[in-house]
Amino acid sequence: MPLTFDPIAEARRNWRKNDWGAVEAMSAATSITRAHQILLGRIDGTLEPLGLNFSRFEALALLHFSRAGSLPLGKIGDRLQVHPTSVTNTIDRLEADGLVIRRPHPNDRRTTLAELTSRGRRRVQAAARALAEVDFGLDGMPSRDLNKVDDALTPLRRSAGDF
Amino acid sequence: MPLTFDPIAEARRNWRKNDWGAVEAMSAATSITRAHQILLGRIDGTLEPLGLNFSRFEALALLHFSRAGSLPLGKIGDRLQVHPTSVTNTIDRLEADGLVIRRPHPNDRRTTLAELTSRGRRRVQAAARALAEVDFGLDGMPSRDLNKVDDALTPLRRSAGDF
DNA sequence: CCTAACTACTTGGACATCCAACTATCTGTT
DNA sequence: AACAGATAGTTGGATGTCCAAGTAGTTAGG
Repeated sequence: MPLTFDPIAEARRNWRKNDWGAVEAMSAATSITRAHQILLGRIDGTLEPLGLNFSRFEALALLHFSRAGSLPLGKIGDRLQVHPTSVTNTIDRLEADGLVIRRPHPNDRRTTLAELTSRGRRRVQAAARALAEVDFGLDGMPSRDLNKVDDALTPLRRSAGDF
Repeated sequence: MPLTFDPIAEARRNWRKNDWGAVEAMSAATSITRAHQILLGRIDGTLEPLGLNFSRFEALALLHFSRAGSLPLGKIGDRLQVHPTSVTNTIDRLEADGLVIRRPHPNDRRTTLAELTSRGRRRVQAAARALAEVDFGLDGMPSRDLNKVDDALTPLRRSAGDF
């Protein structure tokens, strides 16, 4: 059951009253955390009938966009900003579902390529349609606000060394 | 190693080229996801020397703000928007560290109260100082941008039925 | 060449989260 | 008063993420 007040506004009041400082940063960080939780729930819910989650979708999309339809696992991790272990897990799962296959790299035997299967290519296109359909869980948000969020978060991503 | 380009800007280009639609929503959702990942890493890193993570800190802060220094577990879950099992886990952890204790509710024997210990109260204050010190991982972000994020995300939280 | 340092990926273990199912308790309707 | 249905919390199982350590392969300095 929904609360009758905004819990983040309430947190702001409490932080002020206790003189804990950094009220605006606390509020923004908490908002982002909660927004992420909401979005991930909606996105994963949308992808679930397709046997995907957001991570697996992102990996498939990356492969789809790549020229050859295949990428080294390490490169996938760099682009998606996740730990190598998570990539292994994600690709394991996609491979078990027949959406990608692992291939040896032709020149470097340390490297494993993940290659999109035709089944995988169909699946990622269906998933993209499904996500666009629900506006990535953000439906109802005016595109002006979407851009505000995007612009405001870019310096944060840069400060984290993303690019 | 950092990429030489903004991966989200790149994703926007690819979505446009493939006509996958909802480009702005995709971009905003991906930004939020990444921002969350960055912030959580910084926040948990800050709290780690104190034996806390963000979830445990939030629970302690909630108890600190409460009149009696104690709340039913279910209420904690409602306020923090997490599943009851996560509350059980969080409180288990805090109790093992002596920061809270479980108490029976005086009137309702189904209900368990989590009560802050004096050790817990000291700990949460130290943690709040530490987080304010690093501006919740958002240091460097102008407060105008912080408010933009906050304002833009409020309708999303409302649409999720948060309040 | 050869070996030390680096890189790519995987494995095992810790941890957090959710869901489904269960126990215990309370509440409202008859 | 009794019982069906709701509510509070826990347990067990699945998933996903990270870290530390291990294996295999590559690179560069002497």
